[in-house]
Parts: sequence; C-alpha cells; structure tokens
Amino acid sequence: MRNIKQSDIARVLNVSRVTVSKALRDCPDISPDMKKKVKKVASKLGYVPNYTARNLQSQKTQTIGVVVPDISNSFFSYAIHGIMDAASKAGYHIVLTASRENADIEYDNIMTLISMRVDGLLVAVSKETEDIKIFDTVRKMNIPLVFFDRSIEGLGFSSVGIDDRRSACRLINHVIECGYQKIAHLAGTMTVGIGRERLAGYKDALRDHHIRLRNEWIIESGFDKQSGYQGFMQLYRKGPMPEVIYAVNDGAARGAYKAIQEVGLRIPDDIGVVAFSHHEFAELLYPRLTIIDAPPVLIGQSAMELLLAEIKEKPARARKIILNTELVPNSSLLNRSLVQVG
Amino acid sequence: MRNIKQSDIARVLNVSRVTVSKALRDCPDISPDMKKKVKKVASKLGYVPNYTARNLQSQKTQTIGVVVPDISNSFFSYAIHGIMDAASKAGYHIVLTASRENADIEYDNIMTLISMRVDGLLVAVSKETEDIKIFDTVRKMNIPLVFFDRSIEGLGFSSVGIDDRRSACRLINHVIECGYQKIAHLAGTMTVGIGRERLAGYKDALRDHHIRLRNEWIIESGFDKQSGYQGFMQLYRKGPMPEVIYAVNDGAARGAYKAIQEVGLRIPDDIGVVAFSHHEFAELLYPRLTIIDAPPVLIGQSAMELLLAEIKEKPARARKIILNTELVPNSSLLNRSLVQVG
DNA sequence: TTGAAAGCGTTACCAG
DNA sequence: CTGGTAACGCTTTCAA
Repeated sequence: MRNIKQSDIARVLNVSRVTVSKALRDCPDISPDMKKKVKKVASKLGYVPNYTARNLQSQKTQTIGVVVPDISNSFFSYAIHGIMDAASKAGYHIVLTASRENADIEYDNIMTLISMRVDGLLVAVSKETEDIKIFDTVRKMNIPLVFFDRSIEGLGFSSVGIDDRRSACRLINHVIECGYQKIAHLAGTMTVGIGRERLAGYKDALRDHHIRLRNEWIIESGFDKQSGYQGFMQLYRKGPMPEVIYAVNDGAARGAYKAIQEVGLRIPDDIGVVAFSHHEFAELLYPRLTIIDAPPVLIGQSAMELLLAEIKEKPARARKIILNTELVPNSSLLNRSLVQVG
Repeated sequence: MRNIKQSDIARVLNVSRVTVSKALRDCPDISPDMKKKVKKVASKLGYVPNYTARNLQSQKTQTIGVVVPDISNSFFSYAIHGIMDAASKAGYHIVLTASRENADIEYDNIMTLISMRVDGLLVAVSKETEDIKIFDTVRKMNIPLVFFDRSIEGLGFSSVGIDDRRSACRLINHVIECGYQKIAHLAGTMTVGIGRERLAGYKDALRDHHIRLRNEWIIESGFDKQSGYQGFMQLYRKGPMPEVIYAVNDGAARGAYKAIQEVGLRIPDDIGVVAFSHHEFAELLYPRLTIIDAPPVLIGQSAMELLLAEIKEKPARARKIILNTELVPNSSLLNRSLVQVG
C-alpha cells in the first residue's frame, strides 16, 4: 500500500532507477523501446511522481507565491483569476495567501512562501505594511518579486498598477463636463497611496475647471462599506448637499449607496454617485455608478507575465508598468445632466 | 551569496548539523544555552528553512490542494475565503487551481496536486466531470479529500453542501405566499445535480399549492449570465409573461436582469426576480432579489475543518454535511405583493 | 546533551 | 544507450 516510486518500477524491469527517471522524462538518451516499457509499468503500478523530491533536487518548484490583502474582495479575486490564467499557461501553480490587511500576517506569509522555495512572489501589500525588512530577505535570497495594484516604491522590485491620480482626474472631468460643479469626495485615508492619489486627481480636476475646493466636501473615512456609510451620513448631517458623490472605491460606494437609500434620497434623481471600480464588478451596480475601470484580470495577468519573465532572466533594473484605465460612463448620470444642461 | 543552510550555522558554531536542526525546532534535548546561540547565528546569517527538504523527509507538506471551477465566480471566491481562514488557523497553506469547468484541466490539476504531495484535497467538481478514475488514484494514495458545494456521490468521500431541492421549494413557497402564481424558472441544465434539484424544488412547491406546471415557463438554459439573458428573451418572445422569474443562480439572474432592462420592463413593478444566491453577493442586487442564501464562506470553512479532521484521523465512513440555507426576503417584492393581495 | 549515520525520492554527472 | 555514485537540505534514530 506504500506509494510507488521510481525504484519500484526499476526493480520490476531489472534496470536502474536512473534509467527509469530518464525514461519518464523522455530524455533523448534512452531507447524508445525502453521508454515504452517503463511508462507501461509506471501506469500499471499507478506511479505518481513525487515533486517534493524533484523540487529539492532541482531547486525549483514551478510554484508562485501570491499575497493579497483579502481574497473575497472582488478586485483581488479577479486579479487572481488573471494570475492563475497566466501561470497555468506557463506550467506554474499558485500558493495563495491572504494578509487580511495585517502586516504581521503578511510577513509570516511571505516568510512561509520563501521557505517553501516558491520560484517567485506576487504581492499586493497590506494597507498597514511599513516594515520593509522582509523584502530585504527576499532580495538577498534572490527571489523574483513583482508588486501588483499596491506597491512599495524604492525597493527595486518591479510593479504593475494604474495611474490613480490621472484616472481620478479623468473621472471628475467627466462629471464636470456632464454639468455638475458640486462634487463631494468620500476619500480613503491619507496614509495609503491610493487614498492620496485619488484625492489629488479630484483636486486637479477642480482646479483645472476653476471650481472652488470645499474642504467640508472631502470626507476622509476609509475604504470599506462602513466607512462609506458613515462618510455619507456625516456629509448629509452637515449639509449642504452636493450633486454628486465621488467614492474612492467600490467599498465606499456601496456604503454610500446604502446610506443614501436610508435617508430617503434617490439615485440618480436626487444625487449621483461615481466611483473607482472595475468593470466586472460594477456591472452589478451599473447603471447607477460611473466608474473608472481598472481591469483587475489584466493587472493580474500582466503581473504574472512580468514575474515569469524575471524568473527566466533577472532584469538589470526594476520595471514599472502602468496600465490604462477606462472611463465607463453612466447613462443615467449622463441623461440627467443633459436635462439639466439643456 | 548562496542560501544559508543549517550546516552553515553548524560550521560557525563548531557543532553538528543535527544539533542545529534540533535547536531550531526547540527539541527538548538541547540546552537552552545552545538554542539561544544557534538561533542568534541563524538570524544573523539570515537563515531561512527549506521546506522542500523538510517535506521530503517528513512526508508532509502542511499544504492543501483546492480545485474550483472558476475563481472569479463570487461564490467560490467567498468559499476560498472560508477555506483559507480555517486552513491558516491550523497552520496549513493553500495551493489553488481552477478547472474552468473543464474535466481535463481538472484532472491535470488534481494530478499535479497529488504529485506535490498535498496533505489533503478540497474539490468542487466541474460541471462536465464524468471520468472518475482520478478519484480512484486519490483513494489508492490514501489522500484525504472532501467535496464542497458540488460533489460526486458514491465514491466514498465526504462532502459539504446544501439541500438544493428543499431550499428551492422554500423559496418558491415564499413567492407563492406573497401572492404570485405565475412563476417561470430559468433553469440550469439537467446534466448537473443542482440544475435538477433546483427545478425539482420548484415543482414541489407548485404541486403543494396545486398550481399547474407550465412547461413553457421552464427554460433550460444554463448557469451563466448569457444563459440567463437568452433564457429570458426566449420567455419574452413566446409569452405569456409570468409575474416572477426564478433564476437558478445569480449568473442567470444577472443575465435575466440585463434582458429585462433591455426590453423596457421594470423590476419589481413589472416583473419580480428571485434567485438562488448568497448574501455577500446579493446585497449588491438587493433589494431587487429574493434570495436563498447558501453561505459560501461557511461552506468553505466547514469543508476545510472536516478535511483537517480527516487528515488527523481517517474516518470509518464518509460524512455528508448539509448546511442550512436562509431565506432573505425581498422587501419590494413583498410590498408589491401586499398591494396586489390587499 | 550532543553527534554519526541513514534515509526521504529524485536528478546530474560521468563511466562504462 | 545504460547505470553507479553523489548530491539536494533536512530529520529520525540510536549510540556516545
């Protein structure tokens, strides 16, 4: 009942284990005849190769470690979809870990992954990651690593992401061109890159159109549903009400949406909502939201492809890939604006 | 620049590799003094354990292989969330693979996972899986396996899922009690268990209420968005229109939803939609849908916990866990029905 | 309390 | 074309 190994096959055929090993891998220096015999016995005995042994020998695992903050976040689940697509095409497998936005768990996960000797690492850092030394270890051990979506600058690793500031600016420009001037921002937190960038883009757009910035219309709440909910409530209580809410991500948008319904306002008749989101997800809320589409599947794929390239040959310098975002206009917001403008 | 290994630490301290190995693992037969020294040198040298070597020796990998049809399906992404939660609590990691509903890919994935010597397998089989022999291999190799959500009966493996038929019946009962009799079903395909079960529950409910079954109101289309779209269109063209659409899952529901909008009908004023779905996801569509909540996170967790128990000690017989579903009523459907009934 | 020897299953490197 | 030997890094066993 023990597992069959190569030496079992060898014994049956009265040849050496080496011959079996080579035959199984189609080495050119084994006769076709022998190969056939070996393979036949292997399948009859139910031989299954042992990759842990092979990995130890070859110092490769055909395995990529992936670290995301939260796998039930639809952005990441789509990104992982892209990652797995690209990985399986190249014969790699995925060890998936989640940090739950916790830097310590993230540290442990990366540590375990490099102990497993993954061939490469794909990381979207948690919001609170500040300790850098794990990445030093990664560098010292010469393990290829690519950041995706959320990255840490200046460590010398490649990254794949979008230009948050420019995208935010484009989104707000669109809203303004629809005829609105009163735009409030449910912002993330300023400790996080995307929070700062998506606010900066908002400010850019207002400035470009000579619209006064109203600080009471910038609510720094956070990135999840609850933050969006509370953020809108704060806005609502204080007044005056804007015409459009710009949410930093779809977590915040969903919270705002819930709050808006609770206070009895209607979307889009009473108030519009636009948000950073991604197509696959936003089509559920569509047409209530105008979105900036940061295609997560594409981000995942690109990150994986870049990583695989770096596994093949170490690049001289880190690369930084900025993917294009796409503005997906909201028909109802648009219609309303036409009515108003007309 | 080579990786540090235990023997490097041993050389520095002039002790044997065995001592280092034991010290690192806190074996009781090493003096505290020695342990301290070893660990200090280890961290100074930047030692990282090599699990591939350890796994080869111990014949364990602390790793679970997971096979799902599609990771961007929100049901599975939430299930994986639950799986990872339970796994990391027990010190296990996850190798994630996707079959894309393709039996051949599924076969390869399972094969690779057992070659990797995962300690256990969690599988939601693809729709088209018919070839059973891979599971024979799994059984012969004595690898614990638990099916979740979608399972194959009679193979002797444990499974975790819900009672589709009873849940469907409860859902339709609710709709009927809301005052509707004209209920159409966008069904999946009859080749798949859940397709059959969710249809059977629908029939049960109609029979219980002595409502005539209209075959033209049962559209066997499929489980994805496109199927739902085409299914509704077929219904719409043929007429007569029902009052409520019961969709087999939220893929179909989303397609139907899109089609309904395109033909200019309004939900819920012109037509109601109810569907099998899950809470985490359906809140996006809520309150437009009445749903049966099959909690994917819980399914994932339970499956993992069951698997871990079976890894610890092989059970005499396979267990079958049926999780409860919860009816989440739709306020707008309810309101409308009250108007009608009153 | 420490260490020598053996082994986990596979592959690389040479000899035959 | 085939095969002996060593090695991959770690752990287990047992002797010192």
